[in-house]
Amino acid sequence: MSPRSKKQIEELKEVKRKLIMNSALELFADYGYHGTSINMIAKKAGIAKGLIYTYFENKESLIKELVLGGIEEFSDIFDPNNDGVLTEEEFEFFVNESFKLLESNMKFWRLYFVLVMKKEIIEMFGDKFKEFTLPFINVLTDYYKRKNHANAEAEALLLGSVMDGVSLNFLMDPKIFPLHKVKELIINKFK
Amino acid sequence: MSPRSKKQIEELKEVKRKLIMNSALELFADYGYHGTSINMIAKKAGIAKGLIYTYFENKESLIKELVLGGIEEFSDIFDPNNDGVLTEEEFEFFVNESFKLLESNMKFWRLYFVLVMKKEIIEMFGDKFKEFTLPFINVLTDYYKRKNHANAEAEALLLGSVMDGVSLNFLMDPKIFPLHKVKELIINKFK
Amino acid sequence: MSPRSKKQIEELKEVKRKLIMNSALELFADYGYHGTSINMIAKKAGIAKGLIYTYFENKESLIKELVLGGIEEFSDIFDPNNDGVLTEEEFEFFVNESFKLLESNMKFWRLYFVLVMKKEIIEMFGDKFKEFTLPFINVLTDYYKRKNHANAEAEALLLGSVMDGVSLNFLMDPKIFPLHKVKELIINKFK
Amino acid sequence: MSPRSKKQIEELKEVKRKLIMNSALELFADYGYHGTSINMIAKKAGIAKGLIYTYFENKESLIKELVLGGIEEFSDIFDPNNDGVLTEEEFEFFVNESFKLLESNMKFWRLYFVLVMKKEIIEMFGDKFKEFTLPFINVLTDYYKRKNHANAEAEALLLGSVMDGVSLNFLMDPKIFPLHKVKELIINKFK
DNA sequence: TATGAATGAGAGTTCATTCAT
DNA sequence: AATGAATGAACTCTCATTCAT
Repeated sequence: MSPRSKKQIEELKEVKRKLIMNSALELFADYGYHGTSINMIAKKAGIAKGLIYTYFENKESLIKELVLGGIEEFSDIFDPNNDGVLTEEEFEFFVNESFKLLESNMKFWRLYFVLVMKKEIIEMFGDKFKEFTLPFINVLTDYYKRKNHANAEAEALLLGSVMDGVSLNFLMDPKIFPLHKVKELIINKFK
Repeated sequence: MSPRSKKQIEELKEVKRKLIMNSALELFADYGYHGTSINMIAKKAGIAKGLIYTYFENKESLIKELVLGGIEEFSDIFDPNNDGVLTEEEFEFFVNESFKLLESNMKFWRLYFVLVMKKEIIEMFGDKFKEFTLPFINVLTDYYKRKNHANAEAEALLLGSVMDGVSLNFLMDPKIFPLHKVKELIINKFK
Repeated sequence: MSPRSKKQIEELKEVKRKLIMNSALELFADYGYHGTSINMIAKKAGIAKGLIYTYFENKESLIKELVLGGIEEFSDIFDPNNDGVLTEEEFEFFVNESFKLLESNMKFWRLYFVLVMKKEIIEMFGDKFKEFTLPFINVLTDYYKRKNHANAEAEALLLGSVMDGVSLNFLMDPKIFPLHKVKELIINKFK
Repeated sequence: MSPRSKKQIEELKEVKRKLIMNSALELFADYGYHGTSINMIAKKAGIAKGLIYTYFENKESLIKELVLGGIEEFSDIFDPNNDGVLTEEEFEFFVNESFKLLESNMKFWRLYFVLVMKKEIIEMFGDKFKEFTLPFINVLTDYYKRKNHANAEAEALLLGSVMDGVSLNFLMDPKIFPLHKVKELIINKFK
């Protein structure tokens, strides 16, 4: 019968929020936004569907928070804007770290790729996605310019695309795709 | 009331089928499977929604036919299995042709990427997609083996991923992505 | 197997619209707007609930059409603005006609009184209701002015209120309320 | 932690009951029974919604108590049954007092009129409403009989209706309706 | 006594599918 | 072959009510 402090209650609420968000992420990633119902999320989280509306205003708010929160989280961990100048060592670190990130939150990245191609989602988040990607591209363009590559921007965009493509193929079948060998090749070819 | 020959009737039917499929493709690519209603497809095609069920058993059949038909169409046009041996000239041709294909049917490829990440679709078509991709990978693995690359399979998979990633980024914003410059870089790096 | 002409189909649709509207009117009058569910209306009309949305955009549209249509209908039948001048004979006609109207469409008037007191409804239709009542009041004010009554406007408003109050009490228990005797008294007192 | 006497506790409980009832009255009058949620009432009263169930069995009990309590309250203040005989002075007092009552608790009367037309409410309270109105009508019928009016009952019912109608119109737009002028007219016409 | 997280039935609405015409 | 009115299951969301704290 120990009465719970306000802080404890807040923590419990935060835990439940995360529970809902994780369930939702998993399902959105697998079945898409429209393919995932509130009922499915509630069942996966083991709660009543009405409760979701205590924590999120509606379904759209839920995916928004999921996507923006995900983007923020990664931007925090991995900010390429530190000084804007990339050395060769840092380049290698950058590639390594990117794939570590990918492996650490495969569900989010699956969601990212599912979403990123849909018109409605691009309309919802288009600018956010660009804000998220652009700094990477800029730092890389700079890197190749300093190495006197003729087409620095195309090279940067190609590397960005490589990261996307590898991620995509890895996420589709993580057990089979030789991520680490491929990573070595990328470093060799693009450093 | 000019009587039509059986052949004419067959052709008319085929035309209407294609009309429905094209409308559906466009909408599925933009809004996803669940985000596209039969009504939307009928309106886009300028027909009554009931008529769709004369040509397709149901919504699922429609997308199935769309995806499998798309895959077949491309396999027909572009079969890398001719003799299984790729020369350097053929390699360049292969890359060029791939991007031509991409540009010639952007809608289909958008759909492809939207679908390819969804669990339900992977369960539906997973093997078909692999059947579709595997020959490319095999021919490329062979190619790199003959060039004595240490990690021929990883190299082939990397190139496959590169094609995917470039396609993805190009399709997201075709006006901005410098597809042809990037293609040159790919040929330089991977030939 | 007689094929139906477009006109026949239009008529059938109009019949179904009216069926839905009548069912809705009855229920809204008895249970109020929020107290009446789409399901209740569908059941009363003997149709599937989905069909209501073929004929009306949503529940709000349904009640709007009902109320505005009702007001229009009565305005058409009974326009006191003919010339704006009321004789004593016309006054009697006016009172008689008003109660005839009331008896001819009791359901609508019950709805009218249920709705007219709700904030949300006043916000929806407030001006429409006033537009509807004002001409009556104006014509009556004029009438009493010509009879040199000291407080013509108050007298007109009082008569308006009398009509409302009698309607209300009559509608609550039509079998018991002596409408016609009361009508005679009104004519005596207010002519 | 000053210990409170039983009496103090009872008083506190009564205060909170009234707080809930007043909040509910206001909302029911504006938005109707179904249009008012327990949450809205709790927020208006500044308490947790669960607490409402400590004081009232459920939502229906709350409105029942509200309506019955309201009726009782007015019956207490204003009992025309004192001796059953109305003089002309008392008649004037009766009309004056009625409108004072109306002005003193406009919210209740709005609720009264919203409710009085609904089938479910009539089924719930029909008899109570009649019990409440009948003595007035009886006393008035008596009054007109003593004045040798031919149709004393109709006259009494008309006056009752007048009071309702005037109340209705006054409550709809209290700032504009000339209640006191109208009252003078009523006294002139019906005394 | 007081809270508000939690529940689940039911609200309004959409939509794949059927079928009479 | 073609139409779109009709159906009802399933969707998102609300809300009266309960209950652990």
